[in-house]
Amino acid sequence: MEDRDHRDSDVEGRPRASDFIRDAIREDLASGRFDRVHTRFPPEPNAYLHIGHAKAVWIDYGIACDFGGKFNLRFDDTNPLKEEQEFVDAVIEDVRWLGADWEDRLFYASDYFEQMYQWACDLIRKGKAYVCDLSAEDVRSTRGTLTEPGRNSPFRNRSVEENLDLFARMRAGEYPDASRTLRARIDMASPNLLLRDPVMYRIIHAPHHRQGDAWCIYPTYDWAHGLEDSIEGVTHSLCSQEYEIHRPLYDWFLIELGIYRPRQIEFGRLNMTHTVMSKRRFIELVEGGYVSGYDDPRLPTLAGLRRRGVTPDAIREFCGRIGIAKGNSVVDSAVLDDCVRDDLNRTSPRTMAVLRPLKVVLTNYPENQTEEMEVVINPEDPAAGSRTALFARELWIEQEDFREDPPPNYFRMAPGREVRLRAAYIVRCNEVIKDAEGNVVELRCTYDPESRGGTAPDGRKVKATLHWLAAAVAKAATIRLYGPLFVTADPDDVAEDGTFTDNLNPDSMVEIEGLVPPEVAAAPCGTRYQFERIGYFCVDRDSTPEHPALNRTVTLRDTWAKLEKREP
RNA sequence: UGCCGGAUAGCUCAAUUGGCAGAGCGGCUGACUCUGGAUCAGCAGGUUCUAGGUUCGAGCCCUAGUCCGGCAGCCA
Repeated sequence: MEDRDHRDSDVEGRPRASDFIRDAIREDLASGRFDRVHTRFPPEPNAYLHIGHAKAVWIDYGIACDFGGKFNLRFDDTNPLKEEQEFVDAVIEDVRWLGADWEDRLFYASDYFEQMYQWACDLIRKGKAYVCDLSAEDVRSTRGTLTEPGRNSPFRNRSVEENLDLFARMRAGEYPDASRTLRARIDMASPNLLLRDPVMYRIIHAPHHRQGDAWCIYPTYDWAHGLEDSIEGVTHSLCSQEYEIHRPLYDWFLIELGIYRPRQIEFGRLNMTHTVMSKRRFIELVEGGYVSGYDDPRLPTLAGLRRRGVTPDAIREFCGRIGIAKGNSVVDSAVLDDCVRDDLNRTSPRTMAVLRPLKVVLTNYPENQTEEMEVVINPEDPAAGSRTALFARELWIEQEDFREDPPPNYFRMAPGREVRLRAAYIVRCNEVIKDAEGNVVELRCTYDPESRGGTAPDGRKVKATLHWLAAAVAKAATIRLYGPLFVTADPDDVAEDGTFTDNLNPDSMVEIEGLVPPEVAAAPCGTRYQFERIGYFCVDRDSTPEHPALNRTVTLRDTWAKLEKREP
């Protein structure tokens, strides 16, 4: 392995700052503590993954790739009360979608239960674990507090034989739920509360999604996790910062057992502005009806981001940009938007759709004539080639692209003014037609037949270029415009007795009926487009050929909107 | 309150053995143009949490303090 190859640049040769985890791994390699790198992503199958998990995946998988090592996907399925196959399937889909490759190493902690049981017996034989009859409440009350030591359990000094017998009976199902536990015999006075004789096994008579009724005792996280890493030969067990205090326990079990010991390293969790990032908050939002489900495009779940149209590449780029630190961080959601634009700009075919239509009639264009105009599919990607768009006498343009009384620096259409219709002709607005209420309902324009393709032979400059759609082919479509879920950067920034839902953005989704060209109407779910001058959109799963539905992934950067906001 | 961790530009992160504090995002200017997008160029922005100390020299090492986060599930 040649880690130097990976030190200063990524796959595309861009410079990459090293981070403290990579530094630590290099030290381990140099010192000989490890001679290879093997990481794992260990989700519990009890919830949907979010972008914070994506960060963890990219740390784990990215590091394995950088050091020519291996990466496992392992379900930490040690609690039958919370876990379901449904989540296993969803997590697999999400991690695969992200692009992390675990090859043939998909593992389940529950497959190690027998080995864990044997090791627990070893610890009992060493006098390092005992069966405790205390209730959960008694365990709590004897644990002590942050400032006072705990008291030893009255069962702490049982004989090895008795412990072995009792533990076997726990496994055999002789005792009811929660009546006994197996505890590690460490130190009830430790300043680290986790070391005060932590529970290793609890009795739960519940079927496990993979093990069925094979077990009625289940290992706790602290006991199980290091064993799982050890069994799989993981070298670096990377986890989020709240596990830091668990590390002494992770090490203690492995050292007492005398088995292979990986190194746990913790990194800070990801938070983002204008959103929430916890399972509990997602549940509140879904159950409160504030969002439509766990795949609502406003949620930072991977399912939601995917439905919104965000690409795995954009997420990977994001994870690279935010870096890795020891402390928790709050990343500006604009950084994600930027990554999304960056990727979609390179890869999305362009098309013209009209969100809020205004009719244009070209009075000098022959009644029955139509033309196929050639349009570049993606100026950033010449290989994408071109397509044609139907041009005709009656067209739709965007309402915003016309002002009867244009402010200074407004270059788009206005009475008497010329603009270019993209890839078509230069047109001039001659007449404004209004309804009874005075709303502009139609523009009468003339086109310059000499300007086919968009340039005039006399070389005159036209400042604005508008997108358009021929009325004859435009299809009505539901278009959902998504914005930030919360108005405030920090959703928890609330009044005294307020709650985070007070900060929900009432306009986080605006659903409108717009018009799209035929190829968009026919596109399958998941197809992404750039609607020129508007933003990036993705065909939603509710889309039908009869009535298409698209979600706005992110807007284009809009300098005009910024300008207008500044000088009202 | 005990233990652990963190604090560097508005935000997120860098800064080899102690050696001129940098980048990305955001903000602002400008150039360009058949997307007012993209792209490109430039500018502003810092008492490196505070107070001491060691040192020729401290973001980095030492001492004391401040603030923030994590931990008292038979969750992970």
